[in-house]
Amino acid sequence: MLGLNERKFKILEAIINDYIQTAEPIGSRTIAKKYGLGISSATIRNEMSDLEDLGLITQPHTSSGRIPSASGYRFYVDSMMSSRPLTQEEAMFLQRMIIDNIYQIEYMMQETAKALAGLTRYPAIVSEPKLIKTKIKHVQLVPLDEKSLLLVLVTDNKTVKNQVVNLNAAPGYDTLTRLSQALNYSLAGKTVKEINRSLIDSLLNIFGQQAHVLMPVLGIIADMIQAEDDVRVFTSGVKNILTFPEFADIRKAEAIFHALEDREMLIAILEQSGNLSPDSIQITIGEENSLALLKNCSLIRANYTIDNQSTGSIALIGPMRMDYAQAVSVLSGILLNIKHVTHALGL
Amino acid sequence: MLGLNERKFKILEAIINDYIQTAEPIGSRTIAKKYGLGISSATIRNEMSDLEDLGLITQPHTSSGRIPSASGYRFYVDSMMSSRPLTQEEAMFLQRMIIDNIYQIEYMMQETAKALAGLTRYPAIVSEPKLIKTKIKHVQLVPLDEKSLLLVLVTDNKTVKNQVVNLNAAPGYDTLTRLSQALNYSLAGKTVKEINRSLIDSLLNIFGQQAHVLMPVLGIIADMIQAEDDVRVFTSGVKNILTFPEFADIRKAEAIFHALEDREMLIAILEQSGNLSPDSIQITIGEENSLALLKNCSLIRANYTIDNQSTGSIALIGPMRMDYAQAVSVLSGILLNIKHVTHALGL
DNA sequence: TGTTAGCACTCGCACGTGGCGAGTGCTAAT
DNA sequence: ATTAGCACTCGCCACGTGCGAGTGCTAACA
Repeated sequence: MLGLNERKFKILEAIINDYIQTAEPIGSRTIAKKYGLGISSATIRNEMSDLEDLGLITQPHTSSGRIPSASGYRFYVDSMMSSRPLTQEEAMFLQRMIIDNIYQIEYMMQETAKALAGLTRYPAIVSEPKLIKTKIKHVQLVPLDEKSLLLVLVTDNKTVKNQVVNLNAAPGYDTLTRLSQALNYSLAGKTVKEINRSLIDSLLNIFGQQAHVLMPVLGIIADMIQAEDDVRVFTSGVKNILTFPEFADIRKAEAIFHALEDREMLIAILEQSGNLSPDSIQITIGEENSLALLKNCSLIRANYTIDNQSTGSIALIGPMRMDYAQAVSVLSGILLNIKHVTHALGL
Repeated sequence: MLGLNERKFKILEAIINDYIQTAEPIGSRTIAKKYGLGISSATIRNEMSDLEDLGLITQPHTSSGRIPSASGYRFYVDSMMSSRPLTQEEAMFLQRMIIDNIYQIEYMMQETAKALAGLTRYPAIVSEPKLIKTKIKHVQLVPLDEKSLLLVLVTDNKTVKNQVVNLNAAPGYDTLTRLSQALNYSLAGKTVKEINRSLIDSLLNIFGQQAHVLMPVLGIIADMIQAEDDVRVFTSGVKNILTFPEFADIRKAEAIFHALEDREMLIAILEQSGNLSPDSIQITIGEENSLALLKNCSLIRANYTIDNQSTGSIALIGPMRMDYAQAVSVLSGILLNIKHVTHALGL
């Protein structure tokens, strides 16, 4: 891999680790003093010159110290980074958080974002699991008043959604109970795609006089499940952006803030550069990002799975000078815990 | 009121309006040129000196222009500000937004925050209506699996909440339907405080073998309704803070950002300085705010009412140099529309 | 041949200086 | 009572200077 000898490797490591922490260019003398490599600053200078030729580090200006280049980070992420296991407390904290919230997806996503941002100090984005292949678990029609009823939909990934259905005349309690029962009998265990003509016909038959209720209800069920729009997206720790010196220029920070308040943009970020197999963590650095907004940021991204079908996304945003090792370990800790907990509970 | 003659009044008005727009101290010559008052800059200087003695304006430094003081803003808000009616489009936009979302409180609050922030360019905070005095409208128990059921609670202000109830053994569909019916018969139209011992006893009687289900369910209902905690709070336009020159210093902006990401803090802001009669709009300026965080900000605050009982809060935060007239008109436009729409729909 | 000390050079940055301009208060004339 | 005129203040910006961190190169050394 680029044929770095051990000394170059160590010097590059020192530069990257130092820069990740301090955000300041680092010079040969500093490396010699701070990281006892047993060689003089002059030697380090020669090595650094080589590393620069390899494109792994650059100088912001002639005669200043070096900083990692985008390829430098890429090399670091691919070949140098050692994963830093979570502390006992961190692991426990994450597990607790997930167990406590696993039955209420919305809160869990919110808390997951909070935990991620809290532990890493980077802004976190988390999306609710998508329901595309999700099965209907239970449908319930609840009376509200003369002209409306409430449709409660439970899906097999424990998400609960409700929506008011307005009608000219809503059936009463008993009728609704009967209709709920019929709907459940026909729909439970099905995905939206499986709601076909013959199913609808048989339901219409059962609904009889109340047939006018059926179509709006089915339409809303389909909407609830299919609507891309319906995926909620949560953020946390957006304020952390202000702590990064690379965003000291308010206008740069503003662009990111704008994006992180815009749902569409958040979805674009989470879905950037296509699909991603579950359990794998993707890191895109600077120009590797397709979104212009992220060209001088890094994005750490993963999908999580709540059951075996529907998945949501998790991402962390930071400057290119991210603490990748820490961010990755926290993120994979979360993924692992989600997996274990959902598995243990048989979801 | 402080005995300002018309000329002083106009000069003060010019200073405040100009400063609200430009955030720059304004001098006598500028006033003379920009606002044709028909008097010379020297005269304006004399008047400004008087206004300064009255404490309505100050100089950031000797020999710079004047800016309004906190008392100046207070005087402006109390005695000078002319309300600026919304444009036709703005009014229509707000009405449309409210009508579209009135049946889904959560979205409506989110959209209200968005609209407020969008129209005013100030960060907006909106809280869900509190349910304290709210009546139970409908309760439904929905089967999930062998060990859990879903409790759906509809209250008389159209809010829907659900929570999973874990049990050792959950009853089946038919039993749950029967229990739902019993619960509704006993609880519909009641507030939480009206759930008393004799009511519980009669319910326990009805539940018979399934008595073990009742207490958890009642407890959760009470929690859902009473929990202060449960009020969701929405923000929008937080990023706008970065556009105010008074927060150019990142550390000042940071404090606000921190608060606006913290639920507890948001609630504290919304509830600052106690109660507020519905329909009235409260403006607190700088030091008038009890929260240290807001000492150099202004807060525009109001409560809205969804039915006649449960109310939520709306607030806008800005620098003391806020465009009070515009902010107030947008906010009162929203309040008015909520009122009209809920009334028209008989909520 | 690889390593290191020494040195001249570069360049960003912090700092002091001085001129400029917007603004003021005061005085004297209208 | 109003205003022109004037001396004065003070923040801001452009400019020059010195400092320090860092570099590359060369020559000496193991």
